[in-house]
Amino acid sequence: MERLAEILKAKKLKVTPQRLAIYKVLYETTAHPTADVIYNALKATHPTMSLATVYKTLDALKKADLVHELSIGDESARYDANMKSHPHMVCLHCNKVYDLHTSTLDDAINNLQSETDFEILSTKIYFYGICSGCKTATLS
Amino acid sequence: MERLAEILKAKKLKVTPQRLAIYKVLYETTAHPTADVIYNALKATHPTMSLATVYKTLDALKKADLVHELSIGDESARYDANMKSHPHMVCLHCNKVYDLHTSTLDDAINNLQSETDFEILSTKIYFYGICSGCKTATLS
DNA sequence: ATGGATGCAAAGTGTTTGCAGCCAG
DNA sequence: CTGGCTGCAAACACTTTGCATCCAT
Repeated sequence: MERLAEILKAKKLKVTPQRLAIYKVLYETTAHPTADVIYNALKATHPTMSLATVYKTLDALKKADLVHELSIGDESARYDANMKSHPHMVCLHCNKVYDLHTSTLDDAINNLQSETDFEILSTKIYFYGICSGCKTATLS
Repeated sequence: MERLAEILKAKKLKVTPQRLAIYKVLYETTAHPTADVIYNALKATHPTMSLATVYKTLDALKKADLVHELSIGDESARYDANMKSHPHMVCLHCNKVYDLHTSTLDDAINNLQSETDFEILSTKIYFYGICSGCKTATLS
């Protein structure tokens, strides 16, 4: 977790045990947890942790460009420490959120930009459907 | 607005003045208003209209597949009566939301589907940036 | 006539804020 | 030492719900 502390420092964020813990949870998962999930995951090891601190920390990380916030449907916000901008696939059956690392869309988006004279600074792309795991499971 | 009443009837929704009014607002704009904006737009002509009714009606329309709900950033939900699935461009400067009617992305999304073995049922695609109007205005 | 819709107020949810005490730098 | 962080509780904004009344069918 040395590395994480370095990253925080580089962003001029004070390194506190809470911040390290929260960032670590996000850094080590691809499950895109909500603030509440993070809070509950840390309660055991950090009994004094408060939900407000989780929110404040996520906000700080967001502003420092260390995490992305995902807004998927009505649910509460989910967070992703993978900063490479990428589309997400939301399985409507198991509710998992998959990262999609592909360049399949890149060309099309570039074309769009010139077609529309709109300067695209960031994207939020969500695909909703059924993941391959659930498709197989549903057959039974 | 005969036509709108027909559409509601076809969806087995009772046709009330409130529903017609709310649907009409959405049907005749591309501004993607929030529930609150719709409510305020109708207060003058429908003094007894309540915000709860707007929400309930939007919910009914959503369930009847007559409107889409957009979740853009932190703001409250915005609504779109244009049911043809399409990406949205959000101008970070003037905060307007533009509909994007193009097939530029279609092929790429189809490819994605086969690449990933994920069955895509719907998409939510938002581009954030600066619209051409604001780009020009910013030059001055 | 009757089941669903309205509209008020109250409750709910996720998130944010105020502030006193605390700790990293 | 000092400004920023924590953590509690209270406040907040948006949305939903309960319920008595009303109205479209």
